[in-house]
Amino acid sequence: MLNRVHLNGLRAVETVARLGSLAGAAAELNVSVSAVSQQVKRTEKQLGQALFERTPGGLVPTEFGAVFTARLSAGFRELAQAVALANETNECTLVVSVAPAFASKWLLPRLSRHFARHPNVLLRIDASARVADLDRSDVDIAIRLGDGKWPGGRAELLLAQEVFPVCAPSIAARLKSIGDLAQTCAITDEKAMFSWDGWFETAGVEPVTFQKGARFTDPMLCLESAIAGHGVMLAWQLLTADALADGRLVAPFGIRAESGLGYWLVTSATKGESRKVRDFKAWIREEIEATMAQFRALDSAA
Amino acid sequence: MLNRVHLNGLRAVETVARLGSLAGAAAELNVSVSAVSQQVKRTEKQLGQALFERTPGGLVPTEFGAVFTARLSAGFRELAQAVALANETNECTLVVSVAPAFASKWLLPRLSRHFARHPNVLLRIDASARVADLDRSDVDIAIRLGDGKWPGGRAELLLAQEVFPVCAPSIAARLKSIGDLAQTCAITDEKAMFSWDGWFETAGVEPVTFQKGARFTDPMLCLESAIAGHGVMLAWQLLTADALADGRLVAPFGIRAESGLGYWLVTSATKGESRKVRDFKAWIREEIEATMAQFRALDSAA
DNA sequence: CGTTCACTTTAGAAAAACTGGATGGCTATG
DNA sequence: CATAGCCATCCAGTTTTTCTAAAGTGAACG
Repeated sequence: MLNRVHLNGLRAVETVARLGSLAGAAAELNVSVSAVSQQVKRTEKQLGQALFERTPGGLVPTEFGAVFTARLSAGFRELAQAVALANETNECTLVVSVAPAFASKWLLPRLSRHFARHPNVLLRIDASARVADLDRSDVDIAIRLGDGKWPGGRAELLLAQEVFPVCAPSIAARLKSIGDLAQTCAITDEKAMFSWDGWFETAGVEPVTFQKGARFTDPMLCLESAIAGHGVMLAWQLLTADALADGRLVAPFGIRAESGLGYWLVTSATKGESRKVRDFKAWIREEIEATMAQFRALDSAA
Repeated sequence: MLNRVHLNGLRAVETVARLGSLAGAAAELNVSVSAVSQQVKRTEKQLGQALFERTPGGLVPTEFGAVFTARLSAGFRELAQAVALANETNECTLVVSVAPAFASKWLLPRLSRHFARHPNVLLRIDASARVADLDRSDVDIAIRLGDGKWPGGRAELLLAQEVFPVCAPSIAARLKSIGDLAQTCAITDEKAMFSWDGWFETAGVEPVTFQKGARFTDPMLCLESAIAGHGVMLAWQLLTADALADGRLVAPFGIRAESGLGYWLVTSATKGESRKVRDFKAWIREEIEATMAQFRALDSAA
């Protein structure tokens, strides 16, 4: 049905009918009068119906044309609303792709502050495990753990990741020296991108062999297991910030090892950087700074 | 708003969303898959929003895409309805352009028979005085008085026009010979395309000088004046058929003169001839034939 | 009578849309 | 585990549409 007709022609007809003249329509459509004239004529031909009567004063809809263009106007209004909705949504909602563990343990507790500062920006957190393709999804910004190399993305380092053991205070009490780790269980994330070896090296001791411990496929589960006192976990700053701050976890030995990885903010290289994205970046840097200050305070207290 | 976006792209998006795959949309739109893919992509770029998620199984609308395409569908449905309305109207209504006098005195009384035969065709009679441009208005067919030469139109002779005097029976009673016309008033149509001279010539008599009589700019008014008994009018068959049949008028002398003009059916040379037009033509020829048979009956009765 | 206004016509230029073939990811199947 | 089949994308070249500029028409106006 609709395939037989040129949409641009319909738009021209609608605009002419609404504004009552070719000149007006041409101005609204940003084309020449001639172009509109041709579009209207072609559409009339396709419909096999004259839509306008050519009077000296300009184009006047025929009886049928009036009914027809009223319908058209309704249709185009609907389309315009859809597009307007898109632009609005576009400006007002920010989609952040982030790993579930990071979302849950660090980002979510702080989100209310972002909302307080930018009340008109609706955040949508896409915490699906799968890494989103920034160019092809509606994700505006991703927070990822890695080495900063993402093809087709603009990456900015948020925070270099330092790893260190954490455990429940009850376990920490038994750890006088690094060697005591051999008496504890290791809580292992099977998907982790780093290992204990790096930490032992930084600490300057031979690797210790742990007791058998639980293995998980998700850092969030590891963390909860550690809080429950099941063993020692090799963790990093942002994930453990809140648990360390309120004492559910402690970091024995105070030795932190560079992992070579870090948290990065990644945005599409092709999409322009919008206001909402800049605002979010600024906000998250402040939050990270606050978290790190808290860390340093704990350090000096120790 | 809507000007910034390509309508064809929106249509592609809507179709893909509705059918769930590029291939389906391509089939419906009669273009290649590749074309649809490009349209969708371009639209997403223009909106600054991803509308679909690319999964191995095909395109799935994103959260926003679902809302957006629902809106689009509504809009396009409206447009499609408008176009459908056009096609329907196109098939079902026939616009006839005709002079007011002819419409009133001959065509209208017979229209109910056209409706009885073609119940699904709605006739619209455009009886504006101005002669419609068949190519540029929604007029399907015109009935015109003339010599058959209309540039840019296909003309078919309906009936050659013969002119003859008519008057009220009361006046006719006083007219024993053509010379008696000198005692009557002539009712004159100022816009008439013929004169009494031609009739006198056919009758083989010297032109008669009438009494002063009324002059009108409309044959319909002349006719009514004649019926009212104000004088003698030079009239022609179709206009007077009904008044002669029921005796409101009579045609004294029985002499009819060729006027060189006639009633013609004119259709656009560029528009194709549709069913409804053919039907109307057939019907009107039958009606003319019936009217002329009635005429002949009157003649032989006299 | 010449001017203005509103639209049309035309031809050529510019832009958009389309095609077809190559490509690449994923799934089901032998 | 290769292989075929599906789905979509990319690319380059071509076709089609759309646009512009400029000249033209024709009614109305002063």
